[in-house]
Amino acid sequence: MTRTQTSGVPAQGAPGGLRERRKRRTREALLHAALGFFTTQGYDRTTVDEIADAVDVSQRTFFRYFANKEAVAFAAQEAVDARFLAELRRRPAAEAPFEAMRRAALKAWDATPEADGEYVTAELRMRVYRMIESTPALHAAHMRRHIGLQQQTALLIAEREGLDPDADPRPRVAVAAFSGVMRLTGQLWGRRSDAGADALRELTELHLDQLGPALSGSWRAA
Amino acid sequence: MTRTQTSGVPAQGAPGGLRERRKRRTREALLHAALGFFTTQGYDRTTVDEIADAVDVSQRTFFRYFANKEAVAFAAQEAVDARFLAELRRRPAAEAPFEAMRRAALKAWDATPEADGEYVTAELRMRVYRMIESTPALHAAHMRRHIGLQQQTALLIAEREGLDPDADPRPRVAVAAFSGVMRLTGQLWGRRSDAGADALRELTELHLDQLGPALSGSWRAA
DNA sequence: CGTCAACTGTCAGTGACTGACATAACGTCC
DNA sequence: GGACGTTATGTCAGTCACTGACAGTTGACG
Repeated sequence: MTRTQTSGVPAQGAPGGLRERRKRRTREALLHAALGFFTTQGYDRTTVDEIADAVDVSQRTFFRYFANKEAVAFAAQEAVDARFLAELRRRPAAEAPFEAMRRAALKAWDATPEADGEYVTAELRMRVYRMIESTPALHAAHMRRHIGLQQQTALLIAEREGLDPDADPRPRVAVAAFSGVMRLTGQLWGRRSDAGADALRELTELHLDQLGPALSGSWRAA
Repeated sequence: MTRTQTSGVPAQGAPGGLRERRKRRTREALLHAALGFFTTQGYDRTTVDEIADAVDVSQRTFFRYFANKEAVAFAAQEAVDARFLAELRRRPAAEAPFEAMRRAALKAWDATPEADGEYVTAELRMRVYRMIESTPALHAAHMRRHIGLQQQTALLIAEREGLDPDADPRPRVAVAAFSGVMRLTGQLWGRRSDAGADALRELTELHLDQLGPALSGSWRAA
């Protein structure tokens, strides 16, 4: 909260005129009000009217900024996904697909500074994620996002390996398995009492390390 | 619609008195009306009132039989899940975990005769499944079911292998990867034009066969 | 300064659901 | 076979998410 300049043009981020700045402010206000309510009272016990009232706009206006109530909850999460894809694109071509996804995933939750929009602290983002995992009403959007991200990831992997994703099933299959494990990771992490960034990284590595052994024939050996 | 007997007691399935039989009939009527509407007009374009009217009961009564609109769509699907778990339990202990899940999955969609309730033909069940896959509004329930099934499967696998699922991550990880691939399979199958039982089995085997290779280091070799 | 386009509020309406209450129809016990 | 308690059902009213239509304001810009 150190950026308190009133109206200066901070090199970037406020490109347009008064109108655009105001829109941005309204959106941020709605976002923060919503996340505040969600993480304190819970998603279900927060009404859209409540959020709109807190920001002094009409309910109708809320829906002009966010397609639906779910959308607010995931607004901050989008940055994480974007970061994952960006990191994945940046991985050296020599790296094996699975390894590339693993590295990208580990970096995705890092900082994600105020890069492209939502000013949400890492800590709040994590609290929101835990809420998402524990709120059935948000599962639909969660799943839709997962599917979308999987799709994009599969295409990226196929491109990396120079394969046609419709002919060779490996890109999609690898991504599906990977995503399944990542979802599990997020879920278990959300339930832990020590749900910090370190714990998340730790769990991610633990699970991905176990994937190979888990698929191998017998578990009793070794 | 060939079963037109008025009140006979068909050997089994009608244990209670008139009251219970009537309830059963109402439930089945609602289920079939709903699935009929869903698969012809689509889920979103079908209102609960419409379903209730078709069966000549009040909307309130519909909600006494099904917790919500989604529940009807998944009523038939529950038999498939149950079958999967049952088959998995039946797998020989010597079989590797992954192989056991694979075999169980391949049997899950078979027949599932009118065993324990919902009289839905295999064909209708598949049409419903395709609808589920292509209807975002149903993704929430879809996901909740997936999570639940994963949980149960992981416990079963852990028990099979004599492991503590909270100490050894392998059961959950294996199930997560497996489930991820199965979800992908269902999704791709739902998009195909030849979406029959054979195609589903085929896709399942293809994808599961590719899981090992997909996880291996380099895809270019071989 | 005036005009156009964009932002917003208000209002009415739909559809999924829920609680409360009244009614009618079993089930059953004498 | 009739009285009585349980239970399925209908009706009604109300909440909440969401949407379309219309009207009023207010920046943007020539």
